[in-house]
Amino acid sequence: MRTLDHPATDELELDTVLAALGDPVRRRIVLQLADGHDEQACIAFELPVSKSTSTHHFRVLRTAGVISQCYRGTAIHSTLRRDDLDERFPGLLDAVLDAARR
Amino acid sequence: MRTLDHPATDELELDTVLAALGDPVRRRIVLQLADGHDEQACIAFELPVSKSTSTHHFRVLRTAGVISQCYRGTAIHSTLRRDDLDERFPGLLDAVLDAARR
DNA sequence: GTGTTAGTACGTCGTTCATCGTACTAGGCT
DNA sequence: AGCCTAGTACGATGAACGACGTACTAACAC
Repeated sequence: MRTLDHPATDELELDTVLAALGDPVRRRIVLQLADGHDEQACIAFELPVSKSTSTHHFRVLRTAGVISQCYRGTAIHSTLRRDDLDERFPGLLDAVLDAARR
Repeated sequence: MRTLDHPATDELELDTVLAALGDPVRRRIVLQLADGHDEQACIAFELPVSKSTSTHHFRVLRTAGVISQCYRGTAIHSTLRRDDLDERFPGLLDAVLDAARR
């Protein structure tokens, strides 16, 4: 089984996380994950970019520690790392999600 | 008297604000402002960059709506737009400040 | 096996951005 | 007037980034 690297909770960096959340396409992914669409493959997200660009954004989110990903067959299962983010940067994710929903 | 442009509260954009807060030098400025150092000229901030780069960062913060600036003689007086940011993006500034202080 | 599907690797292109130095302006002080 | 100080304008440079297409791999279904 293929594996994917994730940073540990105490390795999360504010710079990286803010950079990850700073892109509108990535916020769109995070929003869809937050709204419960976390049982679908990357390709099923509605994004205005190509497949390879989509891969790029998912990887940025993962290496920043915003989401975690694991393989399910050929597809990838992504989830928001809510608890980890809240532990390290309390309130940040919720504030961004809140702001993004307007 | 020279004047400086500021976006209205309802014109603040999440993208721009996140981009502004995403830079470590600018977060340092914001932190110093939040900690009460808001009665000093731009040049008095302790920043690891040149004077012209410093001007650049202050302008990014102002045009994003994170700070407001007005002339006091030749110097510029900068303040955090706490209330405006809280009105438009509740909790965001505090979450970032909190995270930046670790 | 073949074919299909989901995602990756890689190289490229164009844009944006942080940084700088130099030359300049506006306001205050003597 | 002359000088100093705080900040700006402008142009240059190099790095980072978002976007793309093409060619590839891994897992599943048949």
